[in-house]
Amino acid sequence: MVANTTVETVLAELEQADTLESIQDAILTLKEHFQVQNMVYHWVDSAGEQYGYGTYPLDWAARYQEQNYIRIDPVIAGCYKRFHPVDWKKLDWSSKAVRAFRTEAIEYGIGNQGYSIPIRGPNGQFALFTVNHTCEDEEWEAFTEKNRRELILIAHYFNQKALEFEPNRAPEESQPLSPREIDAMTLLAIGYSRAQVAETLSISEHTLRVYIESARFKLGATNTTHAVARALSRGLIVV
Amino acid sequence: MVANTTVETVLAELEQADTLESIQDAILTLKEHFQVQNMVYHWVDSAGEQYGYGTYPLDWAARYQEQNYIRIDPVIAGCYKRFHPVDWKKLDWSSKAVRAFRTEAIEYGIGNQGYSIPIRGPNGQFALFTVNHTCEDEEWEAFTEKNRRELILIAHYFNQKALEFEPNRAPEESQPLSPREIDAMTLLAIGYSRAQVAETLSISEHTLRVYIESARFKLGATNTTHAVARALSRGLIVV
DNA sequence: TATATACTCCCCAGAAATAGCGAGATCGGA
DNA sequence: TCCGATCTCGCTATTTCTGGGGAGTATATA
Repeated sequence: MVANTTVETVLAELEQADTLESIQDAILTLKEHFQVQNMVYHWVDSAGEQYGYGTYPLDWAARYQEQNYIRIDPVIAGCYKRFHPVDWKKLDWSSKAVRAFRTEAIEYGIGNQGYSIPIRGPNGQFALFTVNHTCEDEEWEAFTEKNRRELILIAHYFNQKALEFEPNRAPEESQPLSPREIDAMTLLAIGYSRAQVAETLSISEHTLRVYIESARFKLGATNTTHAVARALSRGLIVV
Repeated sequence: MVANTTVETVLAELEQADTLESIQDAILTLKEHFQVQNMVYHWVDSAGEQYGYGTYPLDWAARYQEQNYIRIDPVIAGCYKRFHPVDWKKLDWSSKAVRAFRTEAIEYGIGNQGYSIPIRGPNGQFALFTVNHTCEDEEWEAFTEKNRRELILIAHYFNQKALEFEPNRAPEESQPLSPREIDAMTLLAIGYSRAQVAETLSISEHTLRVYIESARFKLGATNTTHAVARALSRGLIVV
């Protein structure tokens, strides 16, 4: 690689970094590099706690949280449904509440143009990386077109760092399930009743019950639904 | 950008491509470029259907599916729990069944080294992009170190194309749950019984039942366990 | 060769979930 | 203003799940 040594450098540094704050440093460097108005990495962890790094004005961040704008923000809704980065223009701003929200955002110093990249991690983790600016549509289109790939990579690296240092990522290691237990959990997860599972596995329902119970015990679950949910979120079964 | 015009070109072509098969073309080009033994993009859709593009030997793919190896494959299990790309060496190959599986894979023409990138999309979509080769550890480490960023981007673009042309993206599949339905599903997923959920939400058990039933209906699930499993794997709830 | 783990089968009673009906209030968007 | 979606409450009967026991075989792993 020859060009864009700034981005290369920042990513290399991020790979080595050993604190969550390195995200903030990196964002400031990258904001300078790309010369945009705002750049934000933002996510909500499994406990509902929000983390944000970047350059949004503090009073806007406070207002956003206080008003629980996350519920109506079309950027959140739009990115949640999509995989590829989204230009804010292509989102649904039709609702009245949403237009008011946007007007207010601009008053707080948020640019009229935005480009957000959804990022997903294990266990339903979801984060957003956003660049934001004030300019004309054509200029913004050229900018996103030119920098899309680097922005995607940057988003990926930010999220890696965030996951690495996530406060409450208890390994939650559990005893592995036996093959039959995995079979049972998997079939239950795809909607089979006990009778159907037993028939599919060619065993008696009594035997099946032993598997479900031992799986439940291993997973520390109170009932079948709980056991299947745990097996799923621990990656022991895949549906 | 100056170097690596091949990757740049392939990504640009992918962006424009209008068929799913373009993934296969791109993989062949990229395999030549990176000079690796195998390169595969692979995913399982919400209906359990498997899609694979790439260079794994057909008889191995058939064997894999027939034996349902996806259940024991440590690459799947490992990537499912991680966000960042994974070197196969760092996975858990301790079980005997797994060692047998790996030995068999090598006999079918799979290299001893592998590097897999997990990719996640909306509704709990999960895919894998893997490069595979036969060589020494140091050589492989140097390769992955050097090409990691490009491989991440390639994985991202493959997945974008796959999602764009996903065969069965029925609109009803992504029907969102209402807040109360999410509450109900979430509490059930963490092991509460109906009575406990109703008490926690301060509603009658009858009302709760309506939520569970409508959630089940929206999710196309046959019972509560199934509904919770679907809500989890589609990312509608998080535990 | 022990000890552990997995796999298979059985009974019974009580607890919980499901299927089939129905009804009214509220709130935001077309 | 009306429509759709959401939220709330109710009944009865049937099916399914759960928890309490116990027991024998095979295959590993130590």
